[in-house]
Amino acid sequence: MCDCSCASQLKDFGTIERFVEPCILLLLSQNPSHGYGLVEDLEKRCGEKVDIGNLYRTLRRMEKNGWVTSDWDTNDAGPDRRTYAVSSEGLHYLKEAVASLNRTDTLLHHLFEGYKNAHQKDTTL
Amino acid sequence: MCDCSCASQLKDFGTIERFVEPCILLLLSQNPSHGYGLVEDLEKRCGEKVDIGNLYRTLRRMEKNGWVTSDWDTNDAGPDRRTYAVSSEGLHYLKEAVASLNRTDTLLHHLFEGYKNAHQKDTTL
DNA sequence: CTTTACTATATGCTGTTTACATATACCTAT
DNA sequence: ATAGGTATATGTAAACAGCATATAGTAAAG
Repeated sequence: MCDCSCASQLKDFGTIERFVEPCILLLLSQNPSHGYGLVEDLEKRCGEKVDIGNLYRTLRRMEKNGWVTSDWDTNDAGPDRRTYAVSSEGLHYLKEAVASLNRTDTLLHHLFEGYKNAHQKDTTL
Repeated sequence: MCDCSCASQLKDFGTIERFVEPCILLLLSQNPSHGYGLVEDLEKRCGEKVDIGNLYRTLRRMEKNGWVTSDWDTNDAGPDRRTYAVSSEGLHYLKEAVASLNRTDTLLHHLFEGYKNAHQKDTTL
């Protein structure tokens, strides 16, 4: 199943590919953070579990893509943290992703309309 | 990339996993059809290309899941067609999928709000 | 009559991503 | 010491995607 679990309470339905990525970029654009810290933020914002192992891989992939940069933070107590921040490319990707998700949203509503017309015509729901 | 191309004009952004499946179920619930015929309908409804090879595989998977049934149609001119129809399990899945996609939609709008507040506060867009 | 194009279904292959498990290591409290 | 929380990372198998290719019936053109 999809790790972009933000998108759905149920498995198998309606998860959006790579939905975590814009979510992460938005969170990081508000304040830089590290993988372990993002889990809680993502869950708070999306009400869903995110697999921590895949989150780390996602962050590395996003860095490889140039959307985020990382630096080791050795100052604080506890283990070192790899702190991520958004790049200008990342902001650009975020903008495009939001635009694309808006189109996705239109198609979604298209389906909702079709379903409503075909299967909910005479119910009060 | 995702074959559920219904969900997006751009690749890499906002495609919804398994979005074709509810689309197919809705179309089939309106009138039974076959793989090759569904391509056009899906493109008409969603404005996107669907890989025909993957569509056939998707239909077989859906049949294996019990969501659709198929019969060979040898009557018409041209090559034989495997005609698909929705089962009651399929209608049940469609209902759940629509409900799940509604939750997905809520999360999408959550992201849109967050983005708007963080990055579009002082634009006229 | 044969070649081209359209209709129709299906499989092969490879890369990406996912879910789940596991490894490593620092730090704090008991 | 040892248990538990913080933190990053990799191993692995399965699923699914995109793209190419195989097969075959039909129909029109030349």
